Order: sequence, then structure tokens, then C-alpha cells
Amino acid sequence: MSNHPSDCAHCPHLSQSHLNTLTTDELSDISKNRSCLSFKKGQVIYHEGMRVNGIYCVHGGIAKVTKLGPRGKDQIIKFMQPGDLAGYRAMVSNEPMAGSLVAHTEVRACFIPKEIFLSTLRENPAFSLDLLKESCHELGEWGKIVTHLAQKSVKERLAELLLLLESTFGTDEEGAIDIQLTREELANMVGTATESLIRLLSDLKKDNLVITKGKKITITNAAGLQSEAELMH
Amino acid sequence: MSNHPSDCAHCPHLSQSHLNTLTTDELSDISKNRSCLSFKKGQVIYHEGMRVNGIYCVHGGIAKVTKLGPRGKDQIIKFMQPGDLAGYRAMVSNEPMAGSLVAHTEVRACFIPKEIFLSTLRENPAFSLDLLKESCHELGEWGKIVTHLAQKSVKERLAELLLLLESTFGTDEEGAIDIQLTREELANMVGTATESLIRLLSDLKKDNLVITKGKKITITNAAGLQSEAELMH
DNA sequence: CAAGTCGGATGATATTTGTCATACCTTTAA
DNA sequence: TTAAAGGTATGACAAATATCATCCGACTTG
Repeated sequence: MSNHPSDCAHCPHLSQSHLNTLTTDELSDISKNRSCLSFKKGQVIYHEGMRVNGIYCVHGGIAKVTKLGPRGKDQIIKFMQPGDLAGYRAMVSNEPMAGSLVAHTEVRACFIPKEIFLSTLRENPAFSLDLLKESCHELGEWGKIVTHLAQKSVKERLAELLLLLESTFGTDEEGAIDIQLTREELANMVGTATESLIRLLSDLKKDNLVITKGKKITITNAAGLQSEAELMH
Repeated sequence: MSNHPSDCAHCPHLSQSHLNTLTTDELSDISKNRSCLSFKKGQVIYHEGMRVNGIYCVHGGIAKVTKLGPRGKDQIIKFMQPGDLAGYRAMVSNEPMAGSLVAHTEVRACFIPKEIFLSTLRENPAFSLDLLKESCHELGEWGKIVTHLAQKSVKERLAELLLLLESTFGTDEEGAIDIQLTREELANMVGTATESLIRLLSDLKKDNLVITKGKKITITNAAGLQSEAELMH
């Protein structure tokens, strides 16, 4: 994989990162202390419940945050893309990691030591305010997720998920959603059994809302999917 | 209801509030600009989707945050008790309110105008850091809630909820959980139909884990409830 | 190449949960 | 005091979802 930039200030993903609130001095301080790491697909970057002494700034590939459910089943909480900071939640609240971070594709990420991160946070109010804004926004999203999880059917949640995935990851040359997920992973996002998910996805195919070709899923009728998701039927 | 203290610095709930990170000057500034309000049981303090130009600091009674689901059913997101700041999320992220705030009992709350709140946030890094810490902690909680909602059965979630309610609100003289909720409200918290909730609560009664007397619910076998919640059976 | 593994798919069936109808009790308000 | 409204409860039934078994195909890997 390509070389890491020598300085975070020149990282091509800086503009999409919360680190872009930092001064050039702060960025170079981080650059000096970070370590750039690479993870193979499937590799666990950190485990749920661990106390990690730093955060990871993803700058290549996609990582997923998963949380172990009571029956030993993984719940996929969210994906991290280039520019995203993984693990800051636990650092800030001084708690163990609430979820595991797993490389979903090959992943490149910089490890930023806890002390550097926390001191930057303390000394740069704009940065902490920016993170506060971000976490407040996320809190609002969780409220929506919980409400949908509690009140929508699996099929509705699946339709919603597919639309969300397309808007988050975009589409490839052929128009398919640009992230490869197994049916099991999809099930672990909407909170259902793999077999149920497969059946419901087949239903969506029968209704000509999506086409699947292996893991490639293409939305062919976004409006129809939307109404499936919103129960306008 | 009793008089409001003339100054937030003397509010008996200050110590449990995030406002206790503020200086006495900042507190007196807020005191001058706030308005103390009182709401009757059931009254809506603000509606979901509204842009409110301030936050509410609850200092008497219990308020609930609810979010309208896609079928017009309310999801109860959380409760606010004395010392809690309601609506700061939306202020910080500059979004409309993600949920409604409804007086669950009679509620007394101070309204703090947006400008005062935001300028305090900007000028007192300790305060913003404290709020950041709080929101990061909450984010971790939501991950857990989502995982449980996605993977546990309704009965397990109900058992978990009862234990949570007891630890949050304590018990009255008779040992009953010290908050009165209708079966419908309980259902709107665990995400199920009212009838289902009633049946499952009856099951817990039959198993001698709880006793109910109207809305009063008493946990008689916490360990048993715990194992019901954790699926150790 | 063959054997094994993994992911996808489908049927049969069991279980869980939701819906609708109804009844009863309690509280509220006229 | 009585009527109305709201909350609780239960039965009967329908629908949604989970579970278990099996099969198929693609892809590793010895």
C-alpha cells in the first residue's frame, strides 16, 4: 500500500477529519508522535472492553465497529472511513472501548497516543467544541436508530439500511453499492437472523427494487425502496 | 410548588448538574437571564422537530424525552431528573430537537437562552470538556441499548428495564420502583405492543420475580430478574 | 484433484410477537 | 352518583421472525 504522508497536515483526508480544527503546530506535534499502521482484512485493531492508550485515525480502507451481543452475536455499530477518528469516545469518557474495531477491508490508520490527543483536546477549545458538536449530532442519530429498531419491521429496516449504505459509500462503476457485505453482516446491522435477511432481500429482488450479484447489491428503484422503508404501503 | 432559588449557585441540584463546572460569575450570569417555569403533568415542554432557542435545566420532577416513530407511536428515549440539561444536544449541533420533552410528573425547569448557553460553552473549556465527556459516555450507552434492542427478546429487555428503573429512580417506602409508568409507557420503552408487555409482566409475576399493585412495581427477586435479563436460563 | 470450508439459498417448522375483540376495574369529571 | 374515559387484563388468532436441516456453488488449501 502507498506510503503514509510524512505530516498529518498534508494528509489527503485531513479536510474530512475533525483533526482539521487543529493548528499546524498541533498537527506536526501529532505527526511526530503517531505511528502509522496497516491492518489486513478481518484483523482486529482493538477489542471491546480493552483500555487502549490512544486513538486511531483511519486514512485508508474501511473499518467496522462491532459490539458483542448477549448471545455471542456481533452487532455492527458503524463503519469508519478515511478521516474518521476511532476510539476517541473511550478516551474522552475514560472508559474501556465500547466496541471492537475490525478491518473490514485492508485498513491503514495512524495511532495517536492518548496523552497527545487529550492534551490537544484540553488546549484547543475549538477542537473540543468540534468533537462535542460531532458527538451531539451522533447522539441524535442514535435516537433515530433506536426508534426504528424498536418500531420498524425487519424488512423496513433492511430497505432503510440499503439506502443508507448507498448514500454513505456511493456506487461503483456498475451502480452497485460500493461496500461488500456478507448477508450475515447485513443481518448483524439490522438485527435479525441471517436466514431472515436472505429471505427479505429476496423479497426486495422479487419486487424489482434491488438486484444482487454475489455481494454486489444495486438499488434499481430508490423511490420504491424508500416507500418500503417508510411503510407507505 | 416551592420557590425557585434566586441564584443557580444556590440551586440544591447544582452538584448533580453539569452546570457545576461553571464559575460563580457564569452562574450568576445565567441566573440573571434564565426564566423559571413550571409544567403540569403531561404538558409538552418542547416538540420534536422544533428549533428551540435555549435549553431547559430541570430542577424538579421528572420529564421524559420521546420520539415519534414511523407509525405514530412514541418511543421513550430517556428521562430527565433534577440537575439534567434538556435540549443541549440540539443547541450544540445546531439541529432541531430530536425528541419532545414532556412533563412526566409536575416539572419545574429553568429556561436558559441559547446565546448565554453557547457563549458559556465557548468561553469555558472545562464546561465544554465536561459536556463532551458526558456525551461520549452516553454514546457508549446507546451502543449497548442498540445491541440489546437488536438481539434480546422482549422479555429480556423488560427484565433489564425494570432493573434499570430501580437503579435510576430508587424505591419508595414499600420497596416499589419509585416512578409511576403505565404499561403503555413501559411498552414504549422496550419497543413492544402494550398487550405483549402486559403478558410478559404477568409472566414475571408468575415466576415470583416482581409484584405489581397498579402502577407500583416491586422487584422481589433481583437476581432472578437479572438472569432473566441476561438469558442465563 | 479432492476435501473441506464458507456463503448463499430454501423448506419445514417452532416460537415470538402483534392485532383485534372484549371485559373489568379504577379514576375522573359532570 | 353516575357516566365516561383510561388503564389493565385475557383470549383467539394472525403475522413476523427464528431455528434447524439441507443443498448448492464458489473458493480455498492440502
